[in-house]
Amino acid sequence: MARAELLRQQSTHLVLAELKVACANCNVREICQPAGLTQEELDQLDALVNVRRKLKRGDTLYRAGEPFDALYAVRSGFFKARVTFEDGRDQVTGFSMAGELLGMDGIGHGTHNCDAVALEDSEVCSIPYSRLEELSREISSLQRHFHKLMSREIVRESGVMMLLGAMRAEERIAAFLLNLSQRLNARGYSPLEFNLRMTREEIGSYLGLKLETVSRAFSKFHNDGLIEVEQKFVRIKSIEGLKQIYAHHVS
Amino acid sequence: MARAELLRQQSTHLVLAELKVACANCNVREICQPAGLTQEELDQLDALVNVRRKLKRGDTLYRAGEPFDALYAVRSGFFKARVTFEDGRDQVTGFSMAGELLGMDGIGHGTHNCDAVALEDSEVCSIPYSRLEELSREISSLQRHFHKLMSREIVRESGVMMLLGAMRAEERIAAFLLNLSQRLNARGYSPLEFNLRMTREEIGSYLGLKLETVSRAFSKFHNDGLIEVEQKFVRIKSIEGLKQIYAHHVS
DNA sequence: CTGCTCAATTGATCCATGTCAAAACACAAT
DNA sequence: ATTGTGTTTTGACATGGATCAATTGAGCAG
Repeated sequence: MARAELLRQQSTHLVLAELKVACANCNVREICQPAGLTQEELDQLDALVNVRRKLKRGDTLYRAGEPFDALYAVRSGFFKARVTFEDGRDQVTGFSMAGELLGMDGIGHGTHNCDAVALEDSEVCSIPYSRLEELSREISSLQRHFHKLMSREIVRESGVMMLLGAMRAEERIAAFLLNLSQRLNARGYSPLEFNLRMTREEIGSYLGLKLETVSRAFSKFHNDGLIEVEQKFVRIKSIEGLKQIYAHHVS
Repeated sequence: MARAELLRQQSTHLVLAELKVACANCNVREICQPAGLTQEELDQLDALVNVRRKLKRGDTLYRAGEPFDALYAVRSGFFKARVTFEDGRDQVTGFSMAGELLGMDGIGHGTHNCDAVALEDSEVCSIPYSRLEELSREISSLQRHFHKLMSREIVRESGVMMLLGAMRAEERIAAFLLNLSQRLNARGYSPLEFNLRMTREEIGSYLGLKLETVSRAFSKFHNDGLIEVEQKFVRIKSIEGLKQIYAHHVS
């Protein structure tokens, strides 16, 4: 093994050790910290979330068909979930940012249903599912919290069905930008200026559109003064304007 | 109160009493009977699933915005789930038949996210959510089973996203028929002959298509000898033919 | 800096599905 | 049977977004 490689690994170990902080101090509170836990319960939770894993851009966290045994809390970075069809067609079914939970699709049949791919260098905490089950039998607020997260995923997906089934291209893209903005805001980032982590093609796949259509919509919103776009950078200049894109629909 | 009305109510009570059978004997096993329960656990389950409710065609089991407090197991009949938009547009997000579970969308935010409407006279068992939570802390196979059902709903929805985002009209409709056929089969009904409970418009809404497009696809499949359709009646003549509709896609 | 590759933009054209309209049909109430 | 209402089918036409193609730009390796 090359000396540089060895050094890199050692330094990685060092970094991992530093990052092995308690869940109680984790900035990704929403997942692993349902309100109202005792100190003892917090310690149990800490023991549950045992492994932290780093991924480079392009790495897959898991693939469709692989056995399921853990959920993943995104600590930093950005992921896409992708379902592939028999004939090779695929579709992006969601994007996950820091503070969100990944992998709940695997519980139902014991194998993952989609690929989770890092869109930038990322870090996750893995949460062994069998231990989550045990612990949530003991800590009812954890149980309740976990059920809520599953249910919200169901609701999120029916929102996407609405996008895909009932909205036109520009409405979908306006809704996409607003959703991204709102989630970034909830995580403490600027809701008005951000860098897209995904390509136009990935946005298109998620929204059931071709990349050219996504690009054209961005250009149109830009010309209409609703946003500024330059490559991956987006600045939203009029939240209201974007909302009107799909509010102003006449049926 | 009119005499006829009184009589009707009394007779309803009678029917309810008759139907108050134990979960152990219920034909809707998949929901309320995770494998391997002891007699005591079965009795507990029995007490959990307390209220049976009858709905006439067109009745809503619950509406978006109403407080959530129970899940519903469909004992007989057929439902659609529908999400309505601010501007009045709506979309069917799913169909549920006997043996399936309804209402998991409500857990996340404590209010229902969609309307559940009976498409024919139906009967459901209501399962108070707070008691389901309690009981699933005690009976781990119930807990596991419930988690699976939630997860499968997530997987189902990402399948629909695939339909809506990546498949063409005829592919969507072929997939829809095959899915219906497979679910009917799992419930012990004929997978090759059945009556649709929903209109072309409802199918279209679910699949992101207009009713005319649905009708044309049915006619085309009929002419191609894949199915027979006459109004609501469908006979599938070639499962393989339907599968090839979306397998034969060249990308 | 140069060349390479991949992402994004923009224009021109095409086509799958939507839209509009009319007729046939089914079912329920009277 | 008659009438009314909602569903389905079918045809003619319109259009939003896909497709095809060319160009520009960004990021990266050498």
